Amino acid sequence: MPPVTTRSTPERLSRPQQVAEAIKSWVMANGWGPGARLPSEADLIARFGMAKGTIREAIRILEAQGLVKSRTGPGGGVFVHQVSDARATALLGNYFYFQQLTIDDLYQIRAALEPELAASLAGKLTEGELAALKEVMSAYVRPAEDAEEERAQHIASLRFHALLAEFSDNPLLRFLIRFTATMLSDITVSRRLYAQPNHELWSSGLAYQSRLLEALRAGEGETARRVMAEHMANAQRLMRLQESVLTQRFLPEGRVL
Amino acid sequence: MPPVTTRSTPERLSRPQQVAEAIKSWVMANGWGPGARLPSEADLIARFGMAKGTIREAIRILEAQGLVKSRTGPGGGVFVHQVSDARATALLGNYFYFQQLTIDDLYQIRAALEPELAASLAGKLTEGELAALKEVMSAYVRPAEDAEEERAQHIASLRFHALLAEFSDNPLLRFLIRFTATMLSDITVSRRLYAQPNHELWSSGLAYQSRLLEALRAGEGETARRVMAEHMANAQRLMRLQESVLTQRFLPEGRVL
DNA sequence: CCCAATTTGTTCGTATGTATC
DNA sequence: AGATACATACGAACAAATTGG
Repeated sequence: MPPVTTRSTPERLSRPQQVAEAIKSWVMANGWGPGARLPSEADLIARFGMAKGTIREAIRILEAQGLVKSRTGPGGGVFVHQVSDARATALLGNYFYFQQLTIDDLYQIRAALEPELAASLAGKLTEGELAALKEVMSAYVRPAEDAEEERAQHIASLRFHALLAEFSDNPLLRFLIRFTATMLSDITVSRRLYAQPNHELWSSGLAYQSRLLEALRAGEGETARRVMAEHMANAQRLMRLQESVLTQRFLPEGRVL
Repeated sequence: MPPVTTRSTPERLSRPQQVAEAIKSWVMANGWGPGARLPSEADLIARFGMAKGTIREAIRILEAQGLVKSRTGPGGGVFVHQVSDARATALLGNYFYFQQLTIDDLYQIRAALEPELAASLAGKLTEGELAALKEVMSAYVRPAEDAEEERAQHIASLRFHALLAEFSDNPLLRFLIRFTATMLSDITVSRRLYAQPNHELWSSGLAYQSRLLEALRAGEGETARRVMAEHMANAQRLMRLQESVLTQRFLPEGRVL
């Protein structure tokens, strides 16, 4: 195990932070993956020559970053853990808590990424995957009757995009589509958007997604790209009428589409 | 201050985690912004009725997320803090530590976002901003003579994109351009790409960026979009020849473009 | 320059909770 | 049920850093 180097860099790190960094680079150096068990608390105390509290704080830091998880009892200990989607989403969401992120900002990103996703998936989806997408769509084939139902349908339609992203083999693209969809769905939950049902958003969205599925099945990448681009432009126009600024709030970690 | 609700949800949270969440929603409820001071350690111990270690671990969790910073001494304490770019980048970088993110994955995102950025900035930059971009370019007007210099130039050219992104008023777009550029620059540092100077990447990149600046100054959005798209496609083609998979490593927090 | 007050940072000893055998 | 191996939590004391007199 590499020693804790007391670096004299711009910002002096507290001891727990030093220990956390040391453990991180130790894991990296040894190539340990998810499931690998770190030395026990007692071991770490002995190895680092520090008190229990200090070591525990270090572990808490790693845990907050989603890199480790600890279990009590025999066979327990601290284990390397793959950062979960929910954790990564929540952590990045924190970053935007203090920045004014508008619906337009989110749609500018979606308008750029979603068509690319559609194009890259054309002809690559199995019948089962296409069926799963249709299944999600079934939640909003019927027009919403009240605001509450409309809200639920909007979230379901966002889930359509999140599911579509799952089929991409680009982890960054997957994450970003999910992240933007999660942020948008968070708005509809926190603010009571949709004072009255928005039939136009519903019917046009459904039509676009149907045409999209056909293009995907037929392997027509450029058609899929164009349909999705229109879908985004249309949704952006309709959403813009509703509200403009996101509510300031921390994303609860549970909510991922 | 709201009480710590012992939620019986799927995953039971440890006490420090509960406290951290309680403080978070407390900050949110009171609308406290960066600079606001949380109650002192002693206060928190009294309010939560918990031991010092427990409270400290909670604060460490928030600190790891970049949400607070603490200072010692009189006038010190724990302060609400805006999550920094570097912290957000490092935290999201952790997420991709265990996922195989390829250069192609990064370029698929860049190819979608950078042209959109260019288009949205056309005609909106001041002469000073255009000059700053030219200043960055000056670091690589001269062909690199060895691998080391080539590496430095490549990073400088990534900084060109990061700086361009700073001029966008879309915080998410800013972040994503910076993030992808940082990830790419991290490769050139960790792996010794560029066994020999790559004159083609150098000269073509410089030419594209020059044409881009002209389009931006002239306010020709669609031209800027097209030039950037070609720039990305070209760079992706040339990079693909070099290496395909990112090295597994945690992003050091300092390195942000 | 030193001293005192304030606040976080660290240590140690002990006790409790929890899961496994 | 009981013993074991672990993390979790508590409390009191001490150390270090910062500010102001």
